[in-house]
Amino acid sequence: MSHDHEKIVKATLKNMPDMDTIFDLADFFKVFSDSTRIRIMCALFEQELSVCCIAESLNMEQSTISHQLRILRRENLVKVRKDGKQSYYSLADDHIKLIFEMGLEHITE
Amino acid sequence: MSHDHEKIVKATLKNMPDMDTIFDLADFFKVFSDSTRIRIMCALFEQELSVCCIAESLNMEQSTISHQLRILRRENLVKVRKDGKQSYYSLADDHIKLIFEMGLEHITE
DNA sequence: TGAACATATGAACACTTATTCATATTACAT
DNA sequence: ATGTAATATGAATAAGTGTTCATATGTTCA
Repeated sequence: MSHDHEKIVKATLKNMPDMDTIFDLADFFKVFSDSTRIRIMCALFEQELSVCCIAESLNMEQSTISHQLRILRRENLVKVRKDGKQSYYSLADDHIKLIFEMGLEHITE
Repeated sequence: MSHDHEKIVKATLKNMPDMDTIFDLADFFKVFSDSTRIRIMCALFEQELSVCCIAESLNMEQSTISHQLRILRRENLVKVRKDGKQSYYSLADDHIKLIFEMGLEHITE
């Protein structure tokens, strides 16, 4: 080896987040890594929506949407408001749009 | 149904990005959805690093790191500088730290 | 040239994940 | 009560992904 490993390893680990944080981060970004979930979140930028409206808008099965909404709920990215038979979903985090925009900025460079 | 679907669907689709963009976004965030890749990027916040230094720092196999670096390269998140036998990797996008911080902000709320 | 080292890569495997189908649950209307 | 509609969920399946092992490629030095 042509460079001082030990020193470099130490410096590298100095500001490394702990594993719990790393896993949480990975789980968080995992939510954004699926096209269906992205489309759902984009749909919710406009207004709160019922499950069937989301399904109809994206032209996908209701079951698929429900499953994905569950994941979005689990990661606290959407919230539900129940009204009669319907469940109305809306975004739970103001940063979501910003996060999308950062992604867009990268891919359109 | 208790609300006007057609109108809502139209409004929802109005500002929806096209599918190409959606897929690109998903692919971009997919890179951030793995703990090993996150750790690699965190390591590179400090300084450029050779493959073996990364492997040693994260206590993982060289092959694993190489495979993940390929993915990071493919999505233009790291760049390589070859010097003799070694390949030195560094971050290719200034926004990466910001993206991490947004993720952290969400998970620590 | 040959040995040693750093990195890259293909194949195999175990594991995860998204979607679909079928069905359960809940709310409402008659 | 019964039927209908909206949503949620479990099981099954197909596709995707990360790691490992083995090996190839490329570089340096003796």
